[in-house]
Amino acid sequence: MARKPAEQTVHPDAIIEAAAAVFHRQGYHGATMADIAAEVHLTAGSLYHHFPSKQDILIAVLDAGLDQITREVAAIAAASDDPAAKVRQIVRAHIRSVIENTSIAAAVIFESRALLDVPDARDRVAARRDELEALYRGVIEQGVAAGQFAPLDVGIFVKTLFGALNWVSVWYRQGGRLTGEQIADEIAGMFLRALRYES
Amino acid sequence: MARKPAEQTVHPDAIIEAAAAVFHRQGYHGATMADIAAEVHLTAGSLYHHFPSKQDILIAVLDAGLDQITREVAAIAAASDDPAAKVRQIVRAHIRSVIENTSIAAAVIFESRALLDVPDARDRVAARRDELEALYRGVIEQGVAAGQFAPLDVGIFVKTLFGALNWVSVWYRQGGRLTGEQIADEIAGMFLRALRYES
DNA sequence: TCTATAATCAAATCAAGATTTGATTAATTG
DNA sequence: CAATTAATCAAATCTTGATTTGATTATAGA
Repeated sequence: MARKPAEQTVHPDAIIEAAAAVFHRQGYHGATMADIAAEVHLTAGSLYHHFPSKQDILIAVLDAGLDQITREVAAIAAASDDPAAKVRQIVRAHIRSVIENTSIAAAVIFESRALLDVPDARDRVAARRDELEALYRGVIEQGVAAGQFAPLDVGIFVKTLFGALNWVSVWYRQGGRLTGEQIADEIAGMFLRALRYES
Repeated sequence: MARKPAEQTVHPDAIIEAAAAVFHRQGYHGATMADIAAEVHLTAGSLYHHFPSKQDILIAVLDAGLDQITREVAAIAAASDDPAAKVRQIVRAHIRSVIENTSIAAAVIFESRALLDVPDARDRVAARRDELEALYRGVIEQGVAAGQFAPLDVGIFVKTLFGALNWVSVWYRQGGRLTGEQIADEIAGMFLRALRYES
């Protein structure tokens, strides 16, 4: 049984990347199948051999983004380092993920709402986001319980951290004044100071 | 010369509010003129007596949002309080603005990109956002110069603060565990701790 | 009361864009 | 090499939705 003609095969991941880039530029609704197809040198119709619909492409993009970051953060959260070290590592990982993969990260932030009318997908993405948030929450709670962080409202802290980190995908520009590493350190420092006891 | 038949007049502000609400629910591209019109008991066509196009409605929404918050923040920034007090007030004002006017605030954050292909409007909105950011920057710089805040990267700090505050519009729910006031105080406290010198 | 005009509506226009359809091409495997 | 099927394309469908058009209604002022 014959299969993939090697020359003309486009890997699904390439389509996901391409779609994320177009979504980033034009938003989900503003992106046409033709735009996405052009990015990988296909025509609109050809995309339907790879994904059943535009919506499914979006879902794949969001899953890719959530996969990537959740994997990294979970590893850090599960380690045995002390909470402050974990916070620093998590912030680094999150920012690295956001700037190495800006389009996909931005999609998770900005385009999830396009699934509002697809209950299954909407709920699944929301659940995955909550999971991720729970990982962060766990680390902070651990530090507070150990008396290493000041007692504070962990829920608010985590949302605030999340907002700040996600926002990086909005303003970060390749080749700007600071490297991703420097940005991550600066932000990690800020949040760690916020976690200290008042002197 | 005859004018407005009182009974059937819809104030432009009502349309702006309505549009913001629909944008919040469905996104700019996902919102139809009929959706917006229904919100104020009109038909799609009637909206064109109030605004020349859907795009102009979005622009009006964004301007309304920026007007509101800029006015408040500018007043605080210009006052003679000490920088720490100003930061607290600004955070309070920003969050109040975001939660009292969630839809319009969310539009500024999520829908500005829909103007990417309208250079004039795009640039004007971007400029207004930069202005707002500059107000924040000024206050932080003032505190750093006075030796009241630790020397830190003001640019990164402001972006981080912005991200955190704007994100509130994503997760805030009327009638949640905390009031807006409490949320604002918690977040202000976090950022003020981040501004202290390491002990 | 009469007239001009704002506000509105229902229905028509018109274009864009997601998806479908019916070939065509090319590589894999027997 | 022959058969099968993945991958592709160009062109056709079909729907949705922004905008336009041509009445209609109601009120402010003369």
